[in-house]
Amino acid sequence: MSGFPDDIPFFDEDDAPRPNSQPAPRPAGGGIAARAMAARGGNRAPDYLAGLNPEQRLAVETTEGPVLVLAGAGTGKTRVLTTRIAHILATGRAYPSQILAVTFTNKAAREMKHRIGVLVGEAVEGMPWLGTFHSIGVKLLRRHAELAGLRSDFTILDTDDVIRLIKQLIQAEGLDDKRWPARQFAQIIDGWKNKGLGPSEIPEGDARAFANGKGRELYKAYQDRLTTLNACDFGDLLCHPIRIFRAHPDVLKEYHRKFKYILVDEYQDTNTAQYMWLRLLAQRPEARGHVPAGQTAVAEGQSPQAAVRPVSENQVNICCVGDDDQSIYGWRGAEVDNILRFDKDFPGATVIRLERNYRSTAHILGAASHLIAHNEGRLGKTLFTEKADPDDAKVMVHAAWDSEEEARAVGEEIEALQSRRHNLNDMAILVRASFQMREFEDRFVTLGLNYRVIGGPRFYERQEIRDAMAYFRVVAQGADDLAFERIVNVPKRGLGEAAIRQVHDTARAMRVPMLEAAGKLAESDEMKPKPRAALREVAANFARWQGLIDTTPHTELAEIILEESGYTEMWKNDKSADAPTRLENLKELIRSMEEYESLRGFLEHVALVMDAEQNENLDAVSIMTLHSAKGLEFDTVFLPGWEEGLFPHQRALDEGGRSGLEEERRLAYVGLTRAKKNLHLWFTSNRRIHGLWQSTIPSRFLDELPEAHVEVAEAGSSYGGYGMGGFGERQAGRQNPYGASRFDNVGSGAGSFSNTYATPGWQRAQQNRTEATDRNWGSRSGHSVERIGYGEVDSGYGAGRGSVKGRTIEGELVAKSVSDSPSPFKVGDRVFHQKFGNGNIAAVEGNKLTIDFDKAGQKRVLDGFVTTA
DNA sequence: AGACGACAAATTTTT
DNA sequence: TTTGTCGTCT
Repeated sequence: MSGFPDDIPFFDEDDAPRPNSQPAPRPAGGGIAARAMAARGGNRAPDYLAGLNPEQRLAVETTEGPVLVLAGAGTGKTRVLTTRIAHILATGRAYPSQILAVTFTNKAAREMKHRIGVLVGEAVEGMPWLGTFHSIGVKLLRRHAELAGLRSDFTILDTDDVIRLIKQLIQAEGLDDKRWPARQFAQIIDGWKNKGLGPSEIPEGDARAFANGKGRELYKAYQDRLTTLNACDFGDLLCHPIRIFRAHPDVLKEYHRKFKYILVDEYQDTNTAQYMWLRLLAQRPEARGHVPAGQTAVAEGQSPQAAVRPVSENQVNICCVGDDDQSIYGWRGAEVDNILRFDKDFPGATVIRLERNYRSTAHILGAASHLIAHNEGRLGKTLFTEKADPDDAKVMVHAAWDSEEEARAVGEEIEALQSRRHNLNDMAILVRASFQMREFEDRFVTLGLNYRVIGGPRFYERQEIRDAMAYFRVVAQGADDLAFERIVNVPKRGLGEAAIRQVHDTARAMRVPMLEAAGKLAESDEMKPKPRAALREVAANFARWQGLIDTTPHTELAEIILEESGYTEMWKNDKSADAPTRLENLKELIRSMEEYESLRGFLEHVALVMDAEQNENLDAVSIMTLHSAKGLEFDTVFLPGWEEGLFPHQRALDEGGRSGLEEERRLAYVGLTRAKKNLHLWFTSNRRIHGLWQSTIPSRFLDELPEAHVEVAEAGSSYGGYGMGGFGERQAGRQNPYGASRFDNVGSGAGSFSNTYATPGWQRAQQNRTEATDRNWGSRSGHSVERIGYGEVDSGYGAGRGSVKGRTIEGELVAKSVSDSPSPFKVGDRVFHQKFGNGNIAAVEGNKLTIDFDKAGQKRVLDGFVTTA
């Protein structure tokens, strides 16, 4: 992602495109287009088109006019997008800087840049307008900040800052901040911004619903405060440009001239604001008359879309790629309707369906297609594949007694695959809700199976990172009051609530930033000596650091700041178990700054790119939510927890009704279509939810799978799954409110088993079930199974399975198998454990250590989880 | 300022 | 059941 300061476009208005003509000679040699041209062989179809199927090729070559590419899962969507861009460049239709290409995630943007680079033969430095909606929004807003009442060095607040700010405002209004939680209001505001609504545009009902009817005032106050702070939130990155475009037709016109081609990835995920943004940019200057340029407010009761009338002529060349069946972000404002309505928004649009799937077996596709067919209002696609190997495995459905057994059986299957030389990297466990992950993590730690959790707490969200960033922000932008407040008393400087309030009030009264107010207060007599001295030091420190900003390399400056402020010192003195990790993280932060030119550039990067790269070299099973799995693929996929209430999730049903259910079904579809070869679905008959054991009913989605492509795992199969009798048998099980399920008789727990199941496998299953029951109720009956935290020896089964070595790397816990070599530790050694802190080794048995921890008491731990203190 | 107990809340998540 | 937040007490 290109950082701030902005890269200056190397083209200007006069090198306007000559559609279908040769590209003009480039100012500097060896541009992308030139190279692509060179790579093109004679009169044959260019190389980059080779290997595309007819539909893909059509999608690439239909460059003019509006195009909607309905790209089913695994049909080569990214390939089409990137090839299309390469094609536009290679045929001289536009310069790189004349193509606007938007994605949702940084990852997708990165991937596209990379792949275009590969196609075209060089790094894509010349595509300044390829990025996420937000990063492009920032770029626009930096250029025209003054039109939104901001300066171009505005800061971007993240969710945490926003919540703190809102909380202040709620308190300032004299409202009870418990009755009206700031977090909730932040989400409400976000929802409004997703719809592109400013304070004056929100529906009256919405405005009244919060804060004793003060919703609108509060929203207004929030926006005013942002302006004062010279800051904006994520939503503003879209909303401000929309308002600027509407209020300043000349500015909009500039971009109309600029962007000859617009490409949008994952169009089904666009929200209303993004839609409006795109529509504004997609209006050609000639078509101005059709849509009033000054149009702003959306009339009440009228859908925002309806306010923007379709433009029928002089359409820009917009190409949206997406899949309505994979729309899973409705809950955060995405409007599936945007994609469903595309050909009405853009009359005469070419709609191209990509239905040839290159990813999955026929069984997997068959199952997924049959399931998704239960949704209404689809644009409709029928995926097909030519991979039809009779040896392909059917989709397997497994039953387990509870989540522990589910995790155990999945673990066994993974080990079985591993022994058949499958890579762990090719396997994934996709869960509906993150609490489900824990059971798998616990199990894999005891098995010594490498795994990787994707999508956990992110690097930049950690406390120490955010604190350090706050210091940098104040140095880079002295007016950043939120950052100032965050760290003014971190480390503790004796500046309590009262002192901070005083600084705050002074700042308000003098209409200056808090840092400045602090400096003034330190010079006056209005404060008690102690806080006054502390403030003086803080102010002097920041003044000094700010003075260094242009003369000192930014990584060096960062180190100076953390050192002189006493921040690193604070963690060095901290005796808690995770303090060393935090210091390590701070070092990592400094290291990562090296890649950026300046402190500013770095801050911008962090604001927009909240992810940190994962360790890809390690062979590990991936564990993640279904949501974060979108766009990925794995040879083998495990989908646990297919039970009513969990999947579909009860809350989605309660709050979303039928459309909620349909979104859950799309989520199921996304899950199924992640698998290339093997797909295992699981449901349990009992699950602990919020500490209570609940007996559960198999998901209705299981009943929506086609029998022809699905096989119920028999007892005694290698996965340790439990027998369930013949597929399609309907035994009247427990009352199932959704009608009899063919899984009822398996999932309903002990006591309701039919004697139909007299097979040996079934009996074995029953025996296992009894064991599982013993284990589960063990804690009640005194039958103990010790399991505390990770890394601790499970003193029950599995202890003899070999040793485990693990460590934590930036949010990914990595458990590593190791041979049964003797432990490197001996009795009396001083060691450190991530969770329990420091302690002395009391006993060593192979690789299992008994340690007397200073704080946590005596624990048994595997040696891989401790380091020499 | 820090420790402790009471209390509510516990999908999905990018930027 | 667990987690985090808030208020109160020392």
